[in-house]
Amino acid sequence: MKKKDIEKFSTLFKVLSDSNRLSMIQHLCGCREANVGEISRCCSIDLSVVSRHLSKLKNVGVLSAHKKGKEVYYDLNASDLAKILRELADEIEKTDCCR
Amino acid sequence: MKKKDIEKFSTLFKVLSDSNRLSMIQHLCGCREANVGEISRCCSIDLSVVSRHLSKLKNVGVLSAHKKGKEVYYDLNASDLAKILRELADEIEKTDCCR
DNA sequence: TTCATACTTGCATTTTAATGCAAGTATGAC
DNA sequence: GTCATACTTGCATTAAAATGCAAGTATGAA
Repeated sequence: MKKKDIEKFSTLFKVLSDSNRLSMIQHLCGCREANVGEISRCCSIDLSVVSRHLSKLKNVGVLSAHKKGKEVYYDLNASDLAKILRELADEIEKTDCCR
Repeated sequence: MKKKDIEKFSTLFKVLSDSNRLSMIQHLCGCREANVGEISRCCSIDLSVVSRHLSKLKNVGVLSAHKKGKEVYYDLNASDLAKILRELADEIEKTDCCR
């Protein structure tokens, strides 16, 4: 693992380390997609806070977004996220075997 | 995923989100085990800082520790960590399929 | 028991992130 | 065009975490 990867994982984990953001991810697991207002109501978090959290999740590639009229819908990039987690798991165990 | 799991993952990811801690984990990937002083020198981080970081990593189960005389050796619980990451990956994809 | 080494902990400081209100922008309805 | 809705962004506040020095504890050696 290179220095650049450490920063990458640090950034990803930082984004995944907030329980409000994890709640939103969980909510998005259960539905195809959701807009900002829905998530705000559903998770009982201020709209502006939700907006910023979603934006962070999008920036690291955990979510995707698209506009429908006035609304912005977010959906989970589940397979991408799962892939990254599995690759990291492999790497940790691979290096472990070298002992 | 339950509320309790969200807290669990939030805690784990918080611990994994610091780049100094990731550097230490990486160092421990490459060697069987290392003591506090070795890691401090190797990663160029103040000894007291290393001590606290290692303690946090131990508290969430990422590392184990044992004393050898005056020294405290830490080693990576690689398979445990890999397992947690894979389980989360499965869960994310499983729920994704339900759409 | 005295000393040196290895580590931990207390504390103050600094850094980083989350929060929520208010003001701003974007879009569609009329 | 005006208006209402949906979201974003600026800003100040609050909260949480990282840092490093200094003082403390633990252990083995002499």
